[in-house]
Amino acid sequence: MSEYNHRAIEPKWRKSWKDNETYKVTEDTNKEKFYVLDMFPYPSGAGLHVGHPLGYIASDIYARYKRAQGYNVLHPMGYDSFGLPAEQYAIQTGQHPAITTEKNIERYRDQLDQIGFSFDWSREVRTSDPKYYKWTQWIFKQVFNSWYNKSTDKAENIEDLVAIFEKEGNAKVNAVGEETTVFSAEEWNTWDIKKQRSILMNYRLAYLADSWVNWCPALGTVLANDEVKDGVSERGGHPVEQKLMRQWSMRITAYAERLLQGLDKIDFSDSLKEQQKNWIGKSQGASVKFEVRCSMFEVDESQTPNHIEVFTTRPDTIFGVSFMVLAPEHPLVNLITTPEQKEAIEAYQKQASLKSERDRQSDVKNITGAFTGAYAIHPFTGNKIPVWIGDYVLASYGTGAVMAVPSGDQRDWDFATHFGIDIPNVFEGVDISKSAYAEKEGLIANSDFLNGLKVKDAIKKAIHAIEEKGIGTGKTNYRLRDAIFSRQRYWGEPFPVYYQDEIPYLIDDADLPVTLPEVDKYLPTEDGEPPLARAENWFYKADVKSTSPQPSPEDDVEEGSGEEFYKTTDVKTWFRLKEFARENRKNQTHCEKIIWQEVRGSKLGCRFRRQQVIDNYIADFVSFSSMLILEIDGEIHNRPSQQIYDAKRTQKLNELGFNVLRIDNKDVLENLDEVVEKIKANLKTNSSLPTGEGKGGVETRMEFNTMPGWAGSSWYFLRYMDPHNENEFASKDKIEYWNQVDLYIGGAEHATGHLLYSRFWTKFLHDRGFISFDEPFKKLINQGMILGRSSFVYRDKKSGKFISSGKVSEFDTIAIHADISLVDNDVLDIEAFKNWREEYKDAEFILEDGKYICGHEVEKMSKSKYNVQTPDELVEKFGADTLRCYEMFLGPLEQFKPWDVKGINGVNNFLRKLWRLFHQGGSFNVSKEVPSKEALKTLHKTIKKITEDLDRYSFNTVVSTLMIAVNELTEQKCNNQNILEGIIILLAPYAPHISEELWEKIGHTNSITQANWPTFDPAMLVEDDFEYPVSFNGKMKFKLLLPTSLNPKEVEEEVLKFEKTIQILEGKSPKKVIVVPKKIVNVVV
RNA sequence: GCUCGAGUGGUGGAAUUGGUAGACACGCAAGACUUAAAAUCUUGUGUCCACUUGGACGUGCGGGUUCAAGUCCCGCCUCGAGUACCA
Repeated sequence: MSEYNHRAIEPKWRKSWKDNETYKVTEDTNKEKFYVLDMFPYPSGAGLHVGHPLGYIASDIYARYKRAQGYNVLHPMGYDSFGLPAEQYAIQTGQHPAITTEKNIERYRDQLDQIGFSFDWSREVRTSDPKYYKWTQWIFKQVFNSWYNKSTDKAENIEDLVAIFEKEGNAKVNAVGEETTVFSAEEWNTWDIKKQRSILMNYRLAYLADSWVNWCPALGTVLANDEVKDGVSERGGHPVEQKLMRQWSMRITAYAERLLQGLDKIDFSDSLKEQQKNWIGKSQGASVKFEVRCSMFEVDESQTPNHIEVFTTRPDTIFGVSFMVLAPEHPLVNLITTPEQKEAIEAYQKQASLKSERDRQSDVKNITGAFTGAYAIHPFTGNKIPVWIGDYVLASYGTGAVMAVPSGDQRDWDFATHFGIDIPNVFEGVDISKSAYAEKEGLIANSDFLNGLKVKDAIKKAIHAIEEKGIGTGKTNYRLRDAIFSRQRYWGEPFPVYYQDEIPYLIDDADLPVTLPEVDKYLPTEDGEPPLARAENWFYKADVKSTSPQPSPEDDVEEGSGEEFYKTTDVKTWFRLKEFARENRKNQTHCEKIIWQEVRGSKLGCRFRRQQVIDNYIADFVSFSSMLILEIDGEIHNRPSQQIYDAKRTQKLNELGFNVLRIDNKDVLENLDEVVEKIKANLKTNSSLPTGEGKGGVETRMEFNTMPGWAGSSWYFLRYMDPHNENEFASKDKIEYWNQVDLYIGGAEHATGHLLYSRFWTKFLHDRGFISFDEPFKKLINQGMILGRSSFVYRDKKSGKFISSGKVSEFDTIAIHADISLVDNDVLDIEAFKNWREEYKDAEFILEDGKYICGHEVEKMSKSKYNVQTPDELVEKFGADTLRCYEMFLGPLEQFKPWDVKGINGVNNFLRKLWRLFHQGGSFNVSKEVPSKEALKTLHKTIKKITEDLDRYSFNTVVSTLMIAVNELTEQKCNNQNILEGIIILLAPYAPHISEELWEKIGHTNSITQANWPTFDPAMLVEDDFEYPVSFNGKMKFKLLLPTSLNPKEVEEEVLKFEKTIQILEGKSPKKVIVVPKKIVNVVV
């Protein structure tokens, strides 16, 4: 075998690596660790195109490089396998998303395996695997059970907060969360659990609340802010509207400042840091309260809210305030609007609420608003300031209200100009007649105590004055919103949450994971509940919770187990009835209470339960052991209509096997003894029916929402460290050993999603003591997209003929994408094109020089553009080694670059040339002699350059350097083993298969992955001479070989002596000669 | 609009701290081998002028700093990405 044959070599080595578990890694405290991570893919049905593996190749090269340097390298791979496409596919076809996902993963794995990656597949994780999402659920529980203590600036156990409330109320608590009214310890302790838990919701880091959400009707789910682009959904491009919904959220805002500060500690690109900074959107200023008055009528002091709070970054312009604007949704609007303005305001509010997010955005230039009739009082001048509403003020930012300074803010200026409101100028010597002056330079004027001050000083002084007056404080605001955490979807992690009395509780750790139930359809229910509400028999058996801190004996809760045998199939109705029943238990009628006293606690020899749901009905009392139902009837049951209903109901219950005993209220009050006897008579003593007793719990409704895609991806890098642990999300020792990800490679599209959320969860887990670091990724590289090169044919609109691109200007044509496989070097294969599609079978062409030349354009790779290049065909034709090298050779990793298949030959040539270095006359032949000085120089120069290049992640230049080395050694006719061994160790990260093969041929019995990275010896590069470029006035004229032993003075003399110098100088004497040793000589004339 | 990147031959790109601009490769051209093509090999290839030696110009445009600028500074243009009423 004298020719390089990748088809023989590559499968052989891939099998060998697999059989020998070459890339399996274990914790080894004797070695320094290095963690190289790729963003794990969503396994889409389309499979991989050449753009996908780009980042994986780079990370694989780096992992192999670090291994050769002696590091213990963790380099895992897995799948982000929950997500929309599999679910959409399930909706269309009925195929379970788990099956689709499994198939796609298989295809992905096949494709990945071809490329020769060094992943440790024994550590694979999948977010949709219950063994994995068990821990996603567990982490959610920790978040739910935490609050953010501002004083210690970290997340803490919610129990600590409860302890504080019990002891001293919430007056001194400094927490991140919604403001709640101040309460004392006494008040807290008298509240029932429901009240207490609803207060705690305001503090928890995972909380349930009515929030304005991005609702996407087409997808039937809410979306996070980062999933919405330009007012439409990122996936699918469906319109999104604002809706108030009860949703789970994560209090990421608590971490806003730390997420911002943390950016300084990590090595991310400027643009990515900038994106995160903007997303967090910190702005400093002041919060100020303005007193409100209604001008038209005398208001009741106790009724009217007495101030509007605003946030401003320019408190220095407070004297320029000439009106105020509230968001149309602002809660104060309805309270302050005067009767005269009511109609106009309501009309405006309605109009604003009908506008979708997108309309609102595209309507930026339309200035709209309405006057409330109310006035605020300027805190310093006492002037009356009209209060308006306008949709340019957002309810969700700051306080939802602004103090408008038309002279200093363009939007305020536009608004004032449009509605004819005053524009007082508060800047010295600035013309504001044409537009506002938003610069933070210049001096403040017409502003009382701020006159003549620079902006910066004026801000300080203004805040001071505001604080002194007690009307506000200096304040920092963030644009970052809490992250909506629930999705109305099937294919995601179920929440470890159940509801009892409408209060959410966490499911016990012992019962995790909460696995996805089967459903008949992957669509919402008819009532708009998420798909999980379709699941049958999906309950949680919870311990009986008492609703009050000190339950009285009167209030004991009798929830039946047993009733599940008689439930309706409609889960939703079932739970609604159960809620009713629960209410009924609390509000028993007088007669019901009397009966309860008679039958409770198995007084009559069997157990009765109150208010049980049986089929579609609620029975007042039931004994499951006797199959007896007691109905305590009031007067209403005398009405004919009710009697018909009762009869129907009795019939149904009889069908179910119950005996129904109707007891009149009157009898209860007058003949209680008789009634009790009657009940006794109807009791059976030996029943084989289940009683439900002793099962230790009640059935409760599960949470029907699922978690968003980012839940599983926020912590997967931790699970790789200990992927099979069943007792912890990962063991502390292993987390401590592998620690932070040293190099993370992936797309920049996750800048404000995944990369922010995983930083958030990492900080959280750090706060709660589970991990020792608080940033997940030390260094991040965003690989640029590989763009496709589309080919076009041009069809004449009139004749329908296809016009070669050089002649299109003579015709009126439309461009059509042609499949790139039909085009070679822009020349269309006409016969193949005719066969491509039935409609082109008889196509006619207008050629140039006998050829059809296609047009081309660089665009995103996509099926619809027929410009997709899959790695499979390239691996088949050239081999994985060539593909790997070529993808790197294409250009810098971070850069966007067009895919161009032409260059791949060059890289393939290089590998063949390398192969030839090891072979002469058709057989393998390397010399063991002492290498030549020249060859050693080539080798060491190459070691130095490649090591430096890899250390700065310059993957493309490494390939060039290897090419140069091979070219030089070919020139030198070098087949020296020492030299060539060095070269293939350097090459191995890029082209592992060919390197292994040659390594083996040399006679090594181990894998080249165990070879040590060669060390650079500077002595090998020491030169006796240096060829100085000699320039005159900075322009290089000639080169001069001089001994390196010369000092600068001597170099100067040599240069000036040289004949060409004399020629160029033409007798003039140089003003100055600059000599930079071993660099350059510059003669200044 | 704002923020951040980027702009170098026909093409992808190299030039790491200011020190020989265009490495490496593609493409193209000529030649060798061949009946021929493919493959392979050799040579040339920034532009313009002289075409042998050589000279001028040249890193988006205009200025500046420097012995020396693709690289640093100021102003502008174009493209890309992010963001968008954030008070």
